[in-house]
Amino acid sequence: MATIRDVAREAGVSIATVSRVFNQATLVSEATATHVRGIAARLDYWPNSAARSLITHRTHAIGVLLPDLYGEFFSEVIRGIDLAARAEKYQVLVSSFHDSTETIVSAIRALRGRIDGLIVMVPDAEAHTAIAEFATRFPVVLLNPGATAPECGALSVANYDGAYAAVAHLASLGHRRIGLVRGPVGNLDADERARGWRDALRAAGLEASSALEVAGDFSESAGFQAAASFVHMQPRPSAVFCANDYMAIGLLSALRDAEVRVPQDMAIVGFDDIAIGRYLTPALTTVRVDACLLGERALHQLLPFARSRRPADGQREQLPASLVVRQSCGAPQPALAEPQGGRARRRGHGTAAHHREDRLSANGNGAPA
Amino acid sequence: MATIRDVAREAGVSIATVSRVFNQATLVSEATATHVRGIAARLDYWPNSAARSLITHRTHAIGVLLPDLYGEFFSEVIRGIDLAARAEKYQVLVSSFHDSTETIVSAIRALRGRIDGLIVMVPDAEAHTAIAEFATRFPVVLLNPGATAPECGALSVANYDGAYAAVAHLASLGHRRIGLVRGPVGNLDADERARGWRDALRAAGLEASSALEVAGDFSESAGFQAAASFVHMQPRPSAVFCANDYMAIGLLSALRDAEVRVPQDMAIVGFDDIAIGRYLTPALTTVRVDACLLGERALHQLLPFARSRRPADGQREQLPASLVVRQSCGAPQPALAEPQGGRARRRGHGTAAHHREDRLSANGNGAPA
DNA sequence: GCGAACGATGAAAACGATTACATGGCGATT
DNA sequence: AATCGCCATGTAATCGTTTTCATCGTTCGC
Repeated sequence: MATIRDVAREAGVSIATVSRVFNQATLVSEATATHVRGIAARLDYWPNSAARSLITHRTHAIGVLLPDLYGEFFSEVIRGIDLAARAEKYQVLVSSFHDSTETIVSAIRALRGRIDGLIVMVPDAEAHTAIAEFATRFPVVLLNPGATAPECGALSVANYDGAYAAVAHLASLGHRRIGLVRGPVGNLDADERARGWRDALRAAGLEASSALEVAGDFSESAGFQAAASFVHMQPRPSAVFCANDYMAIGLLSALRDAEVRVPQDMAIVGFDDIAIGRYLTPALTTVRVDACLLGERALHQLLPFARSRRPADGQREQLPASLVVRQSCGAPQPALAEPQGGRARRRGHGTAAHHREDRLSANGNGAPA
Repeated sequence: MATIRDVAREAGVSIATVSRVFNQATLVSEATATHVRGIAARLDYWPNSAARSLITHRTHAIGVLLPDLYGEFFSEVIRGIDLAARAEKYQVLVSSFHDSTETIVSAIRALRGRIDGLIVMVPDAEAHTAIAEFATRFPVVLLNPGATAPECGALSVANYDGAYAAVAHLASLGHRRIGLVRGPVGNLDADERARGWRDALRAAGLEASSALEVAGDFSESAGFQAAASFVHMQPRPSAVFCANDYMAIGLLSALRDAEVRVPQDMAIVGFDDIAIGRYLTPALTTVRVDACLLGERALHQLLPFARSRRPADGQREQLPASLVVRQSCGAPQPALAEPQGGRARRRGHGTAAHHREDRLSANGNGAPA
């Protein structure tokens, strides 16, 4: 592997000049710059990033720390981060943690010195404390922050508003008993969505007792198992809000087995708008969250701090969550062959996504694009 | 940030000793070692990885290069890599490329020097050439290799065998005309699956004309659109093999709209066994590929070469693809409430996955676990 | 009791870049 | 014509490690 010295010798200049050609080329005359670039290309020279970051204290990489459980949502977040990072010529180091606060700390320790900034998806309030301390000395952006996080930047999804809108929609369709399949207790997204469900019920003058809540863990099988509870509930709820789409899918499947018709006997609404929701029967009414955009925004919020290597300020931004009405909620629908022009998401970005379904925006503070 | 000098001064030893404590502790007396470790912990010292890799020429990181289109399959592959890497104390640098060979080359260039080895998922044969050259000087493991790749390690999925088994299964159920929804032409997985379809048809003495093939791009909407072709085909095929599950889902959805019953009027089989397949109605018969294991194996194949920094040899390994029979193919089934104990995949590993469905192994060469 | 062998430690030379500072040449200003 | 700057370039210090080689007691064998 050629070093800066080889290039300098071959080009008949000093290593300082070669270095300048690769950094602030303005300091070098056009003639020598092109000459040096030619030699460098011929020698297949590329600056050694270890040496470079040793002296500059910059790595040109950012870390992404996620909970171990993957799935479509996380995958889209990473994709958004990656897309944005590529455009900004930053590398992305992903790392996952498993359960405990302790492994989060060790993951951060292992990342330390290799990255200029960190994007972390905090699962619960406990882990939050460990990160907050770190964030006073290092640029950190939180995905799903809890109530307080003055030291870090923070991106969040309008979980509360989205859930509220979903449940309010069900209430407006005449449902009086609306159940909930929760996410894990302590999980910040799950808690906010549960709160939105509760408040929307109260605002509509309906019962919001915990008897209507069923525990879940965001997995399909949790949704599947929840069906039994609802079917035996007295009186049986006529609608259920699921804290994510995977659980809604499991629930739909179990209800079909139990010969409970959706939406006639029980209306269902999910959360996240994963790609296949529109292809289910009935097509899933859900709350759309642009996970890819979430990742992209997180990177852009982090980058200025990563560049300057100073801790992030308490800046926060919320992404809207909009209700997408399809068939599973039983609302009257314009008769459109919806999936025909379906979101072109698996072909990447670029192609504009046209949505034909009704969309009721339940936006937090209005995120810039 | 404390450096090795700070620790050395504070501990009253030389920097060499501190370094040895963190590397081969055997060279240092037990007493000083624990003393130094104490000081290091107090000062919150951690070796600077840039300085370390500058002199050792090792980064303790591996790169993962994937096509831009994400989805459940890729997400699981990354997860497998990440899990294995974490256990081996390696970091994972992910990077995606968009379309062209050119961006692959630039992505590799940007990664160069930051990683000890590379796992790359090659989309087509053209990109393959660019990588092969690089692989003569650097440890590379290919996911989905083409026919030839003597310079790199290679992991592959038994695409051909899986597709063959799926189609043979349909033929054994009495289907005489079996359609195909292809993946992109030139895509190595797609081509192999198409070849498996064709050969299985011929082996069963059936027609394998291109009139039965419909183009697709692995997206749900491609499957949705393919429905029209099959419905109007004369004579209409009684079964269709889809090159992945997403397309099968789109197809199922469109057939339902067209009031074509599955499996009675048309049997459907997919490929990949994504998590929600079992929750569809009818539950999707598919070919199971353990994407997570694929990632894990790739890392373990790469690691010895990454450690020694010498190019991989032509070692190759194939992961089995096993037919999972559910309802969409119309085969008689043991009456089991299948999803009840469903795969606990979203909760991570650890929990053993129990499958109740019939499983016909269509294994290439039998991969070690 | 003496040289050898050994075990623990230290001194110093890399690794490959960036950048503050020094230098030299040349055009413009006075 | 002398001076002042400025522009392009070179010199050398520096970043924080690892690792080779040297050193210095100890202990052991005889």
